[in-house]
Amino acid sequence: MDPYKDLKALLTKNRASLTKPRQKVFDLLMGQSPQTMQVLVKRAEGKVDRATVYRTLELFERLGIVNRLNIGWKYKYELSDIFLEHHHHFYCSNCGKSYDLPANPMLETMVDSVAAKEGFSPRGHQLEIYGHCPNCR
Amino acid sequence: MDPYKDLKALLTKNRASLTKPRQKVFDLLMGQSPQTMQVLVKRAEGKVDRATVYRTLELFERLGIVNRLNIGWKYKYELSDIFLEHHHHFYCSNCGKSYDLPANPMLETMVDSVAAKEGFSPRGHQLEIYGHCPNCR
DNA sequence: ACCAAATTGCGACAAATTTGCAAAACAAAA
DNA sequence: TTTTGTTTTGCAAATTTGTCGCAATTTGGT
Ligand SMILES: [Mn+2]
Ligand SMILES: [Mn+2]
Ligand SMILES: [Zn+2]
Ligand SMILES: [Zn+2]
Repeated sequence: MDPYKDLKALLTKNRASLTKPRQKVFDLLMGQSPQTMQVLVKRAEGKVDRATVYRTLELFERLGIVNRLNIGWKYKYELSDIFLEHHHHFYCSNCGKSYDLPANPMLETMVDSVAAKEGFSPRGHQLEIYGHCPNCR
Repeated sequence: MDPYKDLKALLTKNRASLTKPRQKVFDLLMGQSPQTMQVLVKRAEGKVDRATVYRTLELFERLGIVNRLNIGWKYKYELSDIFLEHHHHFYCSNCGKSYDLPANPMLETMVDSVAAKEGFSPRGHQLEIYGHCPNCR
């Protein structure tokens, strides 16, 4: 089966094509924790130009393929809920590591209702919890 | 009464002093919506050097005096819950405006318990909801 | 294979952020 | 208050990060 099926579909729907560079950037994100732009640019070195990495992530974000997260001291990118199970993040302010937290149906509902109650139409959200991880208490 | 009391206490506790430049940066944040680094640097112009603004915000973040938020396409800084009522943010992906959402006791509790259930010790969190605002539906 | 449109790499550039270091401000002790 | 050692600052330079135009390449469609 084609692992790029959903990606391709999303791109096509927006009159964009799944090119070699875009596939490469997608691969860099696959099965990885959130990564900074700098890391992505570095890892793409030789394969994909810096400007293209920037342009690709901008496109991916616009199409909802990736999410940009504020983790610790830098922006990080991670594949969105389409490719990854929706989840939240815990950031340990002692050791600096970040962890995935599973989504909680009850919580997800409440988040939406909090926004709806104020007259907004929520499409999604990012939740970032910080404190100490089990290793650092 | 000294409006800098809590700030001073926090700094002292960490063997740092409440200097003129730090007070100025704090003032820039007071009673304002989240601001980008660029805006803060500009507003500090003439009073506090660029490098000092950067160093101050890094310190303030480390000490939990400010929070760095991922709002729309930029980082923004705002005073943390110690100085401002705890709240969340809604970002309208149509008009780009961001709004404050009041804290919801039920939600706050659930957020903490989700982290605790996984063995983490939560100290705080940031919740960013996005979608359409009332004006943009 | 051919064409038209989309995308890329490659500078060159502009903006943002970091750094070293000497001077100034500061806290603590005398 | 003056001295003393430490922290913090401003300045200037260096580095890093992000943007842009454009010619060359790649892509999807005929
Ligand atoms: Mn994650
Ligand atoms: Mn706010
Ligand atoms: Zn930890
Ligand atoms: Zn709006």
